Amino acid sequence: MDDPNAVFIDAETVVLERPRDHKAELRLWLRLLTCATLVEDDIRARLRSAFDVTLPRFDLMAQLHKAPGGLTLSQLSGRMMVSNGNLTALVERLVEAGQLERRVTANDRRVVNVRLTDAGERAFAAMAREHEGWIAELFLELGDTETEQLMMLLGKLKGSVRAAMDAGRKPETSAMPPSGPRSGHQP
Amino acid sequence: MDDPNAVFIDAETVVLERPRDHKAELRLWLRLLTCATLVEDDIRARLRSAFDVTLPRFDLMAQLHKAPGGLTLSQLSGRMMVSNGNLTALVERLVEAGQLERRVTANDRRVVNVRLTDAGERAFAAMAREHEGWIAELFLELGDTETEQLMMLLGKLKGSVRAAMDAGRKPETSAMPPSGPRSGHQP
DNA sequence: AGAAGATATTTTAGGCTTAAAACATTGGCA
DNA sequence: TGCCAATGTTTTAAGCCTAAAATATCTTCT
Repeated sequence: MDDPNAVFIDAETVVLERPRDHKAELRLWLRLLTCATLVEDDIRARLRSAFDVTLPRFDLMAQLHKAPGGLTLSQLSGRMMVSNGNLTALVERLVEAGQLERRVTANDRRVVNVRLTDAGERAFAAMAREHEGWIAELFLELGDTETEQLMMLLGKLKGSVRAAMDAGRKPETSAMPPSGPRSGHQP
Repeated sequence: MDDPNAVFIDAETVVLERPRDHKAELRLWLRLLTCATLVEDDIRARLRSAFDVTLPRFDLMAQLHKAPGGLTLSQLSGRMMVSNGNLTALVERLVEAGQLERRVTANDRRVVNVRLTDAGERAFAAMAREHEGWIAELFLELGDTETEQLMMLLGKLKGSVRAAMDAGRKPETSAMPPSGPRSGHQP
């Protein structure tokens, strides 16, 4: 396992060494994507017609609701899994609507902290109650045991995906100088 | 089951009658969404860097690849689960790039049929081969049994979501005249 | 044949999204 | 102290996406 002479084999290599078709994984991925899209589109439509709010705005408010002290834009983009630049306009619109408050941190004038206003907190509470019911409706035919199993299996899948992504990012892990003197520098 | 005196109870009512918290379903939904987003973002980045193609374009080409005779725009929007208007521009860009061919049907001059050109077919084949490997990498830690279980459970979830959406659309199912003379007509 | 409704697509207006470049601020270190 | 890399956010350019209205064509019914 820690044999220093071991050849590094990344996920891709493992997959390539078993050149059978991977149709099963592909079908599973497509089904997973279908489920996610069906639920997402339904929730999006309901949020729009019931509260005249978009899904990204609801998502942003949900993240802030869970973080009483507010969050920085970077923290938000990490949790929402969207790009950094995306948030600027999204936050701006919610600030205009009076749902969000934005303030520059005292210590570090680069970071912007965002939190829900009281009005935003109230609006979110009303939406969240309905939202929870909608999800329950959509998942109704799943029994408790099945819900647990899915939770477990998706947890495993999440781990697998994360592992593959980490492996793909830098196959040169250990056995190298901390960072190495960079030959040049990019402008 | 078919008692004509039965009161119609929709999914929402069932959920409301069990006012316990539905946190389990909510957590499951968030995990499902996280998995889908992780995979989707990774695939999107790989398609971009390896083939300089966007995910929606790949998706569109995949649908056409599976349909040798080509598809109409409505069929495409149904299978891709995107809005109808979305396709106009997407198709246009791929036609410009020489990957797609667009022709008006002879019988019905409203419908536009779209198919891959030979170049499009070749380009897709190359991308699909890589794509299948990427998915296999991401799903690597899932065993065959787990893959099957997930497939089955997600199938059940899909059925549940579809049922809830159908119920929500028209709670007035049977016991009504076929369509009824509409009182007025919307302009 | 002609009107009314249904179906297929496009247009429009607004919003979301990303990647990459630009800008601003901070902290380390010679 | 002053340079420089790292960090946090915004800007930019291009593309994706939706809902709703508009357009075009077909079908049906009288």
